[in-house]
Amino acid sequence: MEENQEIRKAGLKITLPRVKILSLLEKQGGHLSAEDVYRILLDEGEEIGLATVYRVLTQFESAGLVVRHNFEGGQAVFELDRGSHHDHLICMNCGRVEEFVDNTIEKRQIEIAKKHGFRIKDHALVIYGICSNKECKQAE
Amino acid sequence: MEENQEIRKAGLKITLPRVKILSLLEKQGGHLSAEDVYRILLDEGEEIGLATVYRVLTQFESAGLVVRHNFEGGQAVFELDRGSHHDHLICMNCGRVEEFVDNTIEKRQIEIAKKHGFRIKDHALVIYGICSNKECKQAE
DNA sequence: TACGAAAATGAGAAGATTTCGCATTATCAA
DNA sequence: TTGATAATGCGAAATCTTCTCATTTTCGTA
Ligand SMILES: [Mn+2]
Ligand SMILES: [Mn+2]
Ligand SMILES: [Zn+2]
Ligand SMILES: [Zn+2]
Repeated sequence: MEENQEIRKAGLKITLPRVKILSLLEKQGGHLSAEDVYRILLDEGEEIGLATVYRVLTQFESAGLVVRHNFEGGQAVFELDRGSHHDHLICMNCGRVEEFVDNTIEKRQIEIAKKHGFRIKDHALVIYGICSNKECKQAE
Repeated sequence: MEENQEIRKAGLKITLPRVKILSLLEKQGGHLSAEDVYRILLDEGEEIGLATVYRVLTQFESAGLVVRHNFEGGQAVFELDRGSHHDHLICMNCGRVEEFVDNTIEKRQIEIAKKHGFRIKDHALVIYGICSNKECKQAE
């Protein structure tokens, strides 16, 4: 039960919902909305409340266990914080999400912030496009 | 009434709400939410419905007259499309929004999309930080 | 200028996502 | 095992946006 250690390290009590949600995020990988997490757990027969899912994900975010993304105004999605920052490419047709890190861009952002007198705290870069799936390419 | 020409060119009928909203965006400049537009027009004594503001802004977006931004999950904001793309720096303390264009970043994004097999359509880069206002710097 | 079909508006209902309030239940240190 | 404290699940509520539809406006045509 290494999840328990992570939750404890985050300063949170070990509760069933927290363990289930963290396990699910680790098992599934990728980017899940609160609703996704709720539905998957329900389908697996777990009983859990949607409000709890939202609360726990927000706590995990504050604790640095997960990262929240506000991709195009629908629902927020969450992913495990693997320690290293990355940005995203999203297919506008199928919704596929790919990740990337580009040091040139990272450095430029720091310079831009400095030039504008901003102390940089964070950033979000999302590239929207059409991915290489057959259906996606011919759909557009 | 150059607004009329712009609206007509966009393939839309000239209506009072459309003219008022476009004029407001031109007069105010900057980034306004639908609610902002609605409140300002009400304060100016204009009678307009919030649903109409949302509808018209969406139509203007489709027509390429305005750009919609989904900055951190609150309300969407709209700004006049001045023809040239730019990205944003946002102060997490006072909400100030500054704009920038960086060709190095623009080019890298195209390369990244290509490398991942994506046909790039759009992108959104927002840098979050603390701006140079006295209050903002000491607040954090 | 007056007419009328078609489109647009305003008001409120409804949808979608997220948070809140609170009675009940679970956790965990003693 | 107990009990103070924290967490949960539920439904209500908050927030933002879209939808429905009766009424009004636009604009090409007579
Ligand atoms: Mn990711
Ligand atoms: Mn802008
Ligand atoms: Zn795709
Ligand atoms: Zn500031």
